[in-house]
Amino acid sequence: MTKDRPYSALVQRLKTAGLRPTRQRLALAKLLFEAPGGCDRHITAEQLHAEAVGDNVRVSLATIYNSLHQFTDAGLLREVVVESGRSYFDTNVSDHHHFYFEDSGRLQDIPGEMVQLDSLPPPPDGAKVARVDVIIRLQDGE
Amino acid sequence: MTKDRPYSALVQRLKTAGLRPTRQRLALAKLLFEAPGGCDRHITAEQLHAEAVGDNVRVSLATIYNSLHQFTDAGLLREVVVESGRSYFDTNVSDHHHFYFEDSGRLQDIPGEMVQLDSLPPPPDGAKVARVDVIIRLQDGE
DNA sequence: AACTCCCCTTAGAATCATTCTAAACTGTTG
DNA sequence: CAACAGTTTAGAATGATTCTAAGGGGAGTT
Repeated sequence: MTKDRPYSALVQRLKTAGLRPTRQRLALAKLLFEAPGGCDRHITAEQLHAEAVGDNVRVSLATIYNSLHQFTDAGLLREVVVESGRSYFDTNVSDHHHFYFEDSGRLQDIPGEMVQLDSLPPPPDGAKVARVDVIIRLQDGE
Repeated sequence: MTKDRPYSALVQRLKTAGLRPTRQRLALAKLLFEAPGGCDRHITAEQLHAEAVGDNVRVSLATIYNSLHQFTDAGLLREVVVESGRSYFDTNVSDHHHFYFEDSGRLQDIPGEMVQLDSLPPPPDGAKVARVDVIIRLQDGE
């Protein structure tokens, strides 16, 4: 049984993004995009590092940060800022928004089509809209 | 000429908020809510500290942070997070949203009524909506 | 005004997330 | 496999924010 096979899709994904498929990037991409639980993840650098270490992948925190930013620049991830001093990286890069549970710090996706944004004001002068973020902040009901 | 008069409104504002009108809080409230330029301000802790020092108000950075958070808890300010590692405090606490100029780091208010949010999904289970933040991220058009 | 209580302020240390640095390492190409 | 450019790394450095322990100051009471 080949052990490399399952990686070929990820190798392609990295190459297409203009990133060399190194050991570390491959391992991180696997954790991010092929997590057993499936689909969408919202993860911090520290969390990903802990996961990697727990999975016997030796990788430094600096590389975690480098990779997360490279993936983000390549459009493989999206950075979401909800709290000062903590960045989440979202594996769902399609158009969507977020619920944020202030008590637990958890994020949950809201499909883009579930939020209708009408009558947005035009961007000032020569600026153009890079993205519209909608964050619905939630607190525990009693 | 009385020097204390102009402060009486601020004193009331602080007392109503359950905060003792101390020298420092009064001076900071004056800078925040009675700035010469007028209206809405988006300011960081460091910026407010620099302003205070420049205005011959001796106040420590710790007190700046304490006061900003106390004012925020009391509903006199609203905290806006747009970037990891930097918090802005907004003197406009009414319902509204923001343009964020990614190049300069500047924030600009968008009146609440200029954004129509339709068909928001219902909050999950027992949670209730604390606030909805809309941030329109802008980049320089060439 | 003097007394007292409790909240405030402060300088500096401490913490936390993130970035930088300089040296060692590794894909990839020829 | 030689060689270069892109990567990774440990640890130091940075920047924002919080903590700590000690001194200071409102406000009510006498």
